[in-house]
Amino acid sequence: MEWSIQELARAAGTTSRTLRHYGQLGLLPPTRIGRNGYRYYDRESLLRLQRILLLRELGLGLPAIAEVLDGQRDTAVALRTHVRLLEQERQRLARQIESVTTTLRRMEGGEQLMAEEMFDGFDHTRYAGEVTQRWGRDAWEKGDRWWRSLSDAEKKAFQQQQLDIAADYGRACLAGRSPESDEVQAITRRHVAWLSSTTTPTKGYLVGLGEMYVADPRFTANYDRHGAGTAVLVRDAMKVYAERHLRD
Amino acid sequence: MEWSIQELARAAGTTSRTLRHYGQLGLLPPTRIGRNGYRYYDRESLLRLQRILLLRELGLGLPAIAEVLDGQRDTAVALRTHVRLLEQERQRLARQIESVTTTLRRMEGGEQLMAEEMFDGFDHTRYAGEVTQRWGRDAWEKGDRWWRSLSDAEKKAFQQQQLDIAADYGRACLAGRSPESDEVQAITRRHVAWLSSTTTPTKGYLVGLGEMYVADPRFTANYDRHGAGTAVLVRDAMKVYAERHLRD
DNA sequence: GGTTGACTGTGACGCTACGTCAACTTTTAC
DNA sequence: GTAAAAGTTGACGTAGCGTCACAGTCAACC
Repeated sequence: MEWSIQELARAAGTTSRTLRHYGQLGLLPPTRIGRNGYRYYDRESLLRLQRILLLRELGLGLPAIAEVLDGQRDTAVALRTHVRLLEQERQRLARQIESVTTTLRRMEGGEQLMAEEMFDGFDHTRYAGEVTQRWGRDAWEKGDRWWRSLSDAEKKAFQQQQLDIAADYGRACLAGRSPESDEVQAITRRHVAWLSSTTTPTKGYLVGLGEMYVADPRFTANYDRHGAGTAVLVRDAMKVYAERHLRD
Repeated sequence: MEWSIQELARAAGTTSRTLRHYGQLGLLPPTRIGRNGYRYYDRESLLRLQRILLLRELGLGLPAIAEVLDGQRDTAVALRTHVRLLEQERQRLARQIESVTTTLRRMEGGEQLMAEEMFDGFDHTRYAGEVTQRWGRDAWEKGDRWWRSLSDAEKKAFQQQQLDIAADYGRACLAGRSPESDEVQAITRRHVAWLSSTTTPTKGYLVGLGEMYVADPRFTANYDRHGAGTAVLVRDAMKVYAERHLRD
């Protein structure tokens, strides 16, 4: 008993393109190829295809499926590894959803924007130091223009972003990550991106700001509410980031 | 005041490659291009880039961001649309995780496999009708061989798959979907794929099976426990699917 | 025997948002 | 003057196929 590619596809509820794809990957080679080049499959192929589709429904990648089918990996082990990835993805999604809905909810509530709350405890647009040196005397005015150019939703999002970053630092601190770790540095990259909305983060600015996070109780409180020691982690992470990526 | 691509990228916490990409999409064109071909950006560019990165962090796609920045769409509207997509994705993920973990848990529990439970109330490998006509007398034996070829995890997954399919039918029924709807037909495609593990679903087989789902109380109970009327929906959906895709 | 229609084959592009070379030119620094 | 740093365009890779385009094969009907 032998089927053409279309027949097998229909029997298994998939498409011929998919079967060609699997053939190309070596995941499901045809059992026979006719002189005309046609692919033919037998019952064994159908069984193998079933296992492939079953595992694919669980979200496994095709290379992982290939290993399972070839007996190189145990199905249960592969699934356990896989479910961890799914969990991570779910958490990432959940945080993103929370971030967006919070932004929206605040926006719809028509909540007033308070400058102090918008930032990490400090209005960087008004920080005269580096800013005025770099931008001249109209820097302040432009900072205001920038701020007014944002829609309400974006203002809220901007605020939310800072809260998210602080929360992520807090989680990393709890998890015992070092300031040099990729994980923490990734947060710092977002942190710098966020900062750069309002000022130009140079090496000196970043290091100095980090010091202030620890020295000034307003900043410290802002970060340490996510867990004691977070502000210190932030400071160290900023120093590492500045030395790796920034100049001036 | 003007920056090179690298300077802008560092200021905003992103990469020059990203800026070139945005330039290519027309999302963030350079304000000036030197005779040497170098891209130069100004303060407006930075502000625009900030808005882009902010929305990107919320998970919006670049085309959607472009519409928001160009004022074609309201930020809040875009975010609300977006959050619905995120929710859907989260539900999909949650179901998949549940499916995998349930499979694993049952496997670890060493639960006995009962043939009746494995299927939708009917052991298709033993259905003598179409099967023997098509496969001859050793069909039965091959069905058994197929079954034994599966690992424990896969047996459980197979079982779980049927439960998931029935549950999805139930949800679709509750939501009032018609048998012809894309949503229901997509479930039926999975249903047929599942069936084809054990038998060869021809047009006649599928239609007949659908009738049995409604006529035989064991089947009906199996589907209607997800909501009254589900079995009927399944029957109609199978008929539609069979006439659209199958022959014999 | 010719035409039609259903299938088949092999490429190859598209999708997301860039990362990562490669090959080559310009600017900057010593 | 030369080498390092930064700039350019171009192209591939990513996951898993969907979707043409172009061409050959096969069974059926007139």
